[in-house]
Parts: sequence; C-alpha cells; structure tokens
Amino acid sequence: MKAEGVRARVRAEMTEEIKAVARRHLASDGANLSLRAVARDMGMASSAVYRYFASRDDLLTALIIEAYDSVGAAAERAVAAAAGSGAGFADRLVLVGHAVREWALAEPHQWALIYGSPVPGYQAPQDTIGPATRVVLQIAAIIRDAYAAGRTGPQPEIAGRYAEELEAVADQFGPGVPPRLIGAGMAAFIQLCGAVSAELFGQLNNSVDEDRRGFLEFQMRGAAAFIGLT
Amino acid sequence: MKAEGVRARVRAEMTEEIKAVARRHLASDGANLSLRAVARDMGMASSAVYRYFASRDDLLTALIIEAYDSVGAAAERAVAAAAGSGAGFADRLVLVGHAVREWALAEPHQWALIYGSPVPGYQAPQDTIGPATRVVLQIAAIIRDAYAAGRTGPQPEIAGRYAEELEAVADQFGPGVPPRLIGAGMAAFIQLCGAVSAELFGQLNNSVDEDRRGFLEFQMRGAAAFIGLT
DNA sequence: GCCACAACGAGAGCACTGCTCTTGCATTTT
DNA sequence: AAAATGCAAGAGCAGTGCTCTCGTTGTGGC
Repeated sequence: MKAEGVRARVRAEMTEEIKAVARRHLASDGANLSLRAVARDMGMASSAVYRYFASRDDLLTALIIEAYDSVGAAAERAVAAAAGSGAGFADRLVLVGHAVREWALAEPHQWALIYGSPVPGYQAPQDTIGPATRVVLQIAAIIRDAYAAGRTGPQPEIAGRYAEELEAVADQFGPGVPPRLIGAGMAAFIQLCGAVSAELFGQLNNSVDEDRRGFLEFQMRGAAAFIGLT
Repeated sequence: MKAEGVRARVRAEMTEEIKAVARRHLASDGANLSLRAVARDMGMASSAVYRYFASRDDLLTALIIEAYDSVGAAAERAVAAAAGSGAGFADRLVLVGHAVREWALAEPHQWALIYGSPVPGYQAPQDTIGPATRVVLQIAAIIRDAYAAGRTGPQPEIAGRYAEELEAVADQFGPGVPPRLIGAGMAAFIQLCGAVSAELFGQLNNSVDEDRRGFLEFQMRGAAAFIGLT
C-alpha cells in the first residue's frame, strides 16, 4: 500500500523513459526530434505520448532543463575539484572552460539545444531560467572567491549607461563584488559559449583544426586576464 | 538576340525571386522554412521549385551564402569607414563589432542560419567557406594594419601545441603577422559571435537587459586589450 | 464490494511537410 | 519543320504534430 498508487509511479517511470528515449533520438538525429519516432521506439501509439507531454515543445523543454542541469553539474564539479586542489583562480576559470567544452563535445546536440539557435516559435518558460544560470554562477563564484582573496588586480573605471546595469547583475550573481568584475565574468562566460559553439557549429573548420583544446585555453586565459585574475 | 537566351534570363530572375521570397519567409517564420509555402506565395506548384533548387537544403545553402556576404559586406563597410575617419585600431574593432551586431539585430534569422546550430543533417558545401571568412578577414585586416603601424604592443610568448597551428592560421589570414596576433584576432571574432548569439538567443535575458550595445563594447574593448591594440 | 470517475492506450483523421514521378505544354536547337 | 530540351502542374508517397473518439483499466468514495 504505497502512499502514491501504482499509477503515479508508473506515470513517473513512463515520463522518465520517454525523456530517455528522446535524449537518445536527440543524440543521433539532432534537434528535429520526432514524437512519433519516440513513440514507435517505445512500442506505443504517438497519441499516448501526449498523456505525458502536452506538446513536442514541452518534451523539448524537459530535455532543455536536463541539459542545463547536466552542464551545470559538470561545471560545479570542475570548480569544486579545482578549488579543492588549490588551483589558482585563473586556472580555475580555464578548468571550468575545459569541463564545459568536454561536456559539449560529448553531448553536441544537447549543447545546440540550449546554446544554439532557439527552436522556431519556442519561448523558454520560467522553469528554465534557474538551471540556465548554474554555469555562469560557477564563474561568478570563482570571481567572488578571488575578490575575497584580494587576487583580482586593479579594476579600470567603467563608463557608459550599462555601469548601473552591471550593478544589478552583480547583485544577482555576486553581491558585494565590484560590478565590473561580474561584468567581466559574464563576458568570460559568453566567450566560453562562443568558443564552444564555434567549435561545434563549424566556425573553426579550415582554420583551427588541430589543438582546439589549446585554443580554448588561450581564450580563457585572455578572459582571466581581462577579469584581472592573477 | 541575347548571348544568353530568354530562358536563361527568366531562369535567373525566378531563382532570384525564389530566394527573395524565401528570405522573407525566413524573416517571419524562422528556420523552419517551408518550400511549399514559398511556392504558394509565388503562385506556383511546389514541385516547380525543384527546377531551381534540388532540395530545401540547396535553397538554404543559397540563403546562407547570401547571409555571409551580407554580414561580411557590413563588416567591410564598417572597417573602411573607420579606417577612413582615422579611428584608432581598438576603436576599429569596436566599430566592426557594432556593425556586425546591428546587422544581426536587423536579420536575426539570417544570423541564426549562419552562426546558430547547424540544420540537422546539413553539411556546409565548399561554396560557403569563402563568404564565411569575410568578417574574420576584416578583423585580421585591422590587426595587420595595426601591426604594420607598430601599434600592437608587446606580445607575450605562447606555448602549447597550437603555437605551430596558429602559424598556419596566420598564413591564411594575415601573412607576415605574428601568429599570436592572428590567434587573438580569431578569439576576438569568436567572442563577437558569442556575444551576438548570446543576445539574440536569449542568454542575456534576465541579466543584461538594458544597454546591450554598451555591453558588447565592453567585451570588444577587452578583446582589443587582449590583442594588444592601443 | 461496488460503482462512478479519471487516467490511459490505441486508432483514425486532419493539415502540413519534403520529395518524386508522370503528363502536357512551351521554347530552343537542329 | 522536327526533335530535343526546359518547365509547370498535379497526383502521390511517406513522414510530421496534434486532436478526437472509443474502449479499457486502475483509483477513491460510499
């Protein structure tokens, strides 16, 4: 006599299995994920899937959240390991960069799902904005720790209207940290996303073909220098 | 009596009109471009379009080339104008950044087409790699001019396997320029792509919402500093 | 224990897609 | 003038997302 009936448990299992099969299809076929194909793969009618996900977009949203959580967890592991081994702050940024890149190389379609062009007509629901910030939060954490340790170097003045805006961002991602630092951290995150996307989406073809890992490190060290990490 | 018959001219006009209509559809409906809808819009049967483009991917390829050329031309105009007005080299990089960003804001779906996640199953043909390099070539040109003018500052040593690779890239984009400079230029280009994609694809939502133009400038000045432009 | 009810799976069906093949017509070439 | 070629249209195939209906099956209240 379960607190929740058999039906609820089966439903949860089915939901999970649909997501698993969909993830497999995503890995092989890319973003043109077919609900019918998933249903076929599970031996049930396509209409039955709609008992679990209201639409294809809903299924995609579930996969998007999982992807955000997955890459976020990878980043958190990298930062924790780097901090534990006493790596320097610039090295921590490099390490999280490598972790994110390697996750993306292992799951290219999931990367495309979250950082590529949005699915046409798709509007990200509120549920995604939490998981979406996990990796940038890790970069902010590095910066916060570096600032607390007094290892962020001298910060140039920032001018322009976005100065006050950076304050709001700083409140969100690193309260108490100078806004320029957080802004530079956001820039590092964006640069990381750009570098990984460039590698995955083919912008590096016929240019940087050999040591792309080294090229990413080159870029992340530049980002660390821009932040002022020593 | 034309050297090329009437038929050839009509064919060229039709091809151009199909591309124009497809571009309009792309702007409104995003990347899920429907050949049938384009055909409907032109008042002809969908099968007739196949006389001009062997497949939907072929049509997309044509649009991709046009998009590369369009953003490349925008970058070239910006660099030429900046050089003509005697702007500093760092400012030139900022200006080409703004030009690319503004083009992307005006044509978001075209941007997604060329710098977003690749269409599933789509393999970029050789025809695209030429136009694809037009904007990075402009960045390389800025760096080449700055180097020739002796305004690139001291260059740190680079280590790692990709050092020799950067030499090849340098030969391709800026012969005679120190490889690290070209590598930093590639990094600036990738950072620019990442920043624009982040803005267009929603990564900046709920974070940097106000002065995104200023935020891009912030990033491009960081890239200029990394290159060593003064 | 029974029964109403809600959840569920299956199937048919609609409108749409990319793409192919055939058929008839117009144009160009021989 | 005749043959060859280019072109447009229509039917058709296989696939898609999604909706609706119709039996079935598990669940909670009496």
